[in-house]
Amino acid sequence: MTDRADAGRDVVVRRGGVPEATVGRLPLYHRVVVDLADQGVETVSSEALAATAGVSPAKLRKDLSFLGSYGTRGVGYEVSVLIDQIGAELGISSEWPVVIVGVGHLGHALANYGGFASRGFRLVALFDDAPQLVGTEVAGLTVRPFADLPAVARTDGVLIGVVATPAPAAQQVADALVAAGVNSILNFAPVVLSVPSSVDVRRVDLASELQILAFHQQRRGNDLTQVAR
Amino acid sequence: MTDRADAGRDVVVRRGGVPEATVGRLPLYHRVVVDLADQGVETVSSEALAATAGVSPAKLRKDLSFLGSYGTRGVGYEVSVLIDQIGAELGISSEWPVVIVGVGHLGHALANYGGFASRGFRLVALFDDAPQLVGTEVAGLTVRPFADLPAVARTDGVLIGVVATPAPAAQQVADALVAAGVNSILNFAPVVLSVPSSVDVRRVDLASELQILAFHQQRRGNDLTQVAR
DNA sequence: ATCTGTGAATTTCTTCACAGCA
DNA sequence: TGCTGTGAAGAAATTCACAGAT
Repeated sequence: MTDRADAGRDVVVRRGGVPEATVGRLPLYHRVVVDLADQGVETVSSEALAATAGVSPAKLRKDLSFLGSYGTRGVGYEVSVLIDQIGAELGISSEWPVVIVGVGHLGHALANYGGFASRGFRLVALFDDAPQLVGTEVAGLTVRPFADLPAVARTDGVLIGVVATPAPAAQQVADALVAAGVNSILNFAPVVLSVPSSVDVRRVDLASELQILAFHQQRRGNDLTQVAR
Repeated sequence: MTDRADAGRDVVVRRGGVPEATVGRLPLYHRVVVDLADQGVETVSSEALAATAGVSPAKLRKDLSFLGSYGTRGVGYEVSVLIDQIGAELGISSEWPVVIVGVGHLGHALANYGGFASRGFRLVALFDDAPQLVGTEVAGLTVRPFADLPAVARTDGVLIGVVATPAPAAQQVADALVAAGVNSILNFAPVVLSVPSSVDVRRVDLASELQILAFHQQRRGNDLTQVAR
């Protein structure tokens, strides 16, 4: 551990290097401070903010410290400053164009989700090949055939795509997205997408989430049985 | 580190203690092995299975080792054995009754999600107070008023609930779920639920997922700009 | 006096690398 | 020989605990 010459130059300055675990919590923090601002709160301590977000105060402070020193010792954080700084870190100042592929119930739900604009996203197109859907209007956008993707992606510079199709269609949709220049994919279909390593995929899977809950539920049950020792 | 008498008794036997990170991947593994079985695959190496699931072989082997030794050295894993063992660990043999509250587009999407039964869940009721929804049939179930929750929860022994309501309603729905004996909640509303510590809540937040993607996207862009030291 | 910011300790997770079994 | 199972090493994340700013 104290081996291997700490020759002095590996001080790891963490150039903008926010740890992944922290990145995963920034959207939550952002949401919470925006809510606080809406309630008229101007200043908040790490303890109060942590309680609202459901994390420990130490974790919250450490997370925020990666963005810089925006708190005041003895006082707390100014809510408006946090909104700006976390927002900047998340790129909320930008307006990322996003497309959704698949306009079933889930696609509908996503399209009608209110928070796009306020979080730095602009929904630019909805795609679905079902004849009864193409041409209909959803969330203020006309549903287009999937074949239109390349044109839209080029015109609007789309880098982020949402896959909300049934499982069997997901892989070919992903392939088309990648071919159209999309390199961040949010996948709601219950399959593991195969994409080039340059493409970032996040899976959201209802069944997995339920199964994780069920696992803990089951463990609790077992604990009751096996408490002795 | 070698301080403090290793008096010999803290050998941590890991009594059924599967690490949390592993638990989070078990549903993925389960899905992948079920898919393999559907394709007629009977045996699979950790390398092939890991590639399909999108994780490293070492991680996969370590994860599976927490469940026991179900592979054969020099050969690989028998797919059917993995299905059984991972399924058992996740409690798929049981049939967890689940309720969904909120039958908007998202609730519809969740209710019509095919995989409930095959993953150990049984959807027992859908709740919504919108007059135009109550009494209608969705996914083979009649939508009921939320006031029916306590009765249903008691009758069916519901321990897991899904919140698919708009944000403003989510907290009071959660309160009612907890009061009705539900202690695992999957929350799709973009709010942090306040619940007793005995209740396990998992959040699924579309905007957060998109923001995490956007963060990485932004970082990639910056890297291109700032490559030269 | 209070509350942040952060090194250091601790815990958890991942990866390595190879002994051991088929 | 080939691939699992797993200690040990390494990396990452979390928590501790307190110095330092207001």
